[in-house]
Amino acid sequence: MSRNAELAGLLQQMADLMELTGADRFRVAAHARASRTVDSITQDIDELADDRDALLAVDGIGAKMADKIQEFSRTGRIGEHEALLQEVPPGLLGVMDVPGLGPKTVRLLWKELGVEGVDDLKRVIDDGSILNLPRMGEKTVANIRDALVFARASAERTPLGVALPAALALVQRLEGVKGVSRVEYAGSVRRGRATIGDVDILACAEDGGAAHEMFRAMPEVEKVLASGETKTSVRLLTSRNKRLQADLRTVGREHYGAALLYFTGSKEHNVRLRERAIRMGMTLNEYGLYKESKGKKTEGSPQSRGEKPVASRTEEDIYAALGLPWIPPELREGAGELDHPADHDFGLIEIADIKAELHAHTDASDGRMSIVELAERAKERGFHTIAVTDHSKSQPIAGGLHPDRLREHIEHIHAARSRVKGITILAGSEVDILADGSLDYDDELLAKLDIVVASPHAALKQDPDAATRRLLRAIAHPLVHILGHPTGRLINRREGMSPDIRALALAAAEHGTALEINANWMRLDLRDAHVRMALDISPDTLIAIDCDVHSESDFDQLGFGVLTARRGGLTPSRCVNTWPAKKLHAWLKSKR
DNA sequence: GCCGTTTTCGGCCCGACTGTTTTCAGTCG
Repeated sequence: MSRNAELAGLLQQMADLMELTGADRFRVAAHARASRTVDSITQDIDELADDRDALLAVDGIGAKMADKIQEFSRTGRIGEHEALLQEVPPGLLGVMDVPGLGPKTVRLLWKELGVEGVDDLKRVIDDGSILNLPRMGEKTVANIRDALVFARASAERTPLGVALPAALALVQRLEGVKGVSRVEYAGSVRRGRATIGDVDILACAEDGGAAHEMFRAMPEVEKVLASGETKTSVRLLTSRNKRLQADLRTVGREHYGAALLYFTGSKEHNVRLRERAIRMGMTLNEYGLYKESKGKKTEGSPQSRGEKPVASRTEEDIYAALGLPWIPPELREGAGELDHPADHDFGLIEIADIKAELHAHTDASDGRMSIVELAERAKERGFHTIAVTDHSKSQPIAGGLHPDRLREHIEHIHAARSRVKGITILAGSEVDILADGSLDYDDELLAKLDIVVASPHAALKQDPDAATRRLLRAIAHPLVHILGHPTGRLINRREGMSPDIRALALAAAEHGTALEINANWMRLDLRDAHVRMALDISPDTLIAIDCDVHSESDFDQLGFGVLTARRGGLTPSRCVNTWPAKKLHAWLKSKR
């Protein structure tokens, strides 16, 4: 775990613990906000902590928070955090993770019934003593019982590669419902996060009754969690036997843009927009941007008073009324995207910009297609270049090629060029970076290849220093073009290495080596924050987005890689896969 | 605990839904 993530976790836990002690809710909110901020900034927290003024310049960090961050940076601990842990039984944090149980209820369970953990909670449910608490009835207890079985604590976030198809399927179903004129997915799926908490769907309908009825009645609905006139929440049992929460909101045409903005989030982005609206004498909610009614006290929300919004039909209208350009969903993380709006020229990379796939396997190693098939499929996608990069000899399980077989393979690749015209077929390798940073083939053989993607596959539990040294060696190798899936993480399954991405990016810029975003949804590595960090650190950093193709359908992974790239702020010119053939091939040759 | 084109004190984003209430607190996003 990075130091930023570690500190973010500590601050969030402080916020949770403080809620349980009954601390002032704004203090709690300040710590939670600081946690999110620390999590989203790309600068290394220890570096930032060295400069107190820079720390204080960060939105939401004041004198006291700066003290705590500096204490963490110096000692790895925060005294106040440890004091809180003395005060609150740590098992209560697990009780807070049960959906439906918030700080107020958990505090009551603790103070009134002596509940100090999930086991205690089960006990007071079984013996019925929980019913003695105020506002606690049979239905609430039944919901807690159900939630305990599917506690969020045990449910990991859903990978984008699972959530996005599920979201698209829901959108398609709703499009067929009477009265629904428009449907989109929102939330973190729309923002393209690598993992998703739940799927949010927004439908435009003057009367959403039929849509909600359909949503509740879908066959994969395991439980209806809530359902009202405008909002339904269900728990789905997906075809992978995984559980996934899906929310549907319906809204009239007049309010569609405001609702889409609101449900796309992120929460932090929305808070920033609302604060901005207030400063401009307006108020923003999911129905629209409204003029603050001046003078007399007003009852209820502006839309319930029948007020006309300043803007509400489209996201563009609302951003414009707030003096902002439309901000791509991938950037809406409350990480400074609203600062200096005039400076922003988003122009983020798009799928259509990609003209080359530079990381693909054939049936010579662990791919499914022949060289010719691979090239034909790439050509159909409109690519001008396809690189054949089968595994190297240290990957026997993946059919890694011994040097003699690679020499033969190169001949086969050359031969395929006459069979598939109109696309450049490059002879390459995905060569293993061994634990010490040396490569799996000698230089004489690597020099025969048009393109070398160097990737770590084994020894992925190395400590950060060793991992950094290992990858730096590969980046600096004069025959290497691309560093493939740099950390080796597999989402929800393997953390991978934690190299110093800044050091890698600086070296990569210096040596003209591209850092790969592996588009496979199980990897998405480099991850979004790494991409931003790498781009920020030098104007010369190059990024590659590759599908790591093993079978034809893998070309479709590209969208996930592009979303990740966009979240990192990547523009087409810095992505080697977008370059015209001439420029790309010249770059490759410059390393020969 | 943070912050300032009303403010260095006194505010702090806002609405839907549920279950328990006889008017709303708690939770969630």
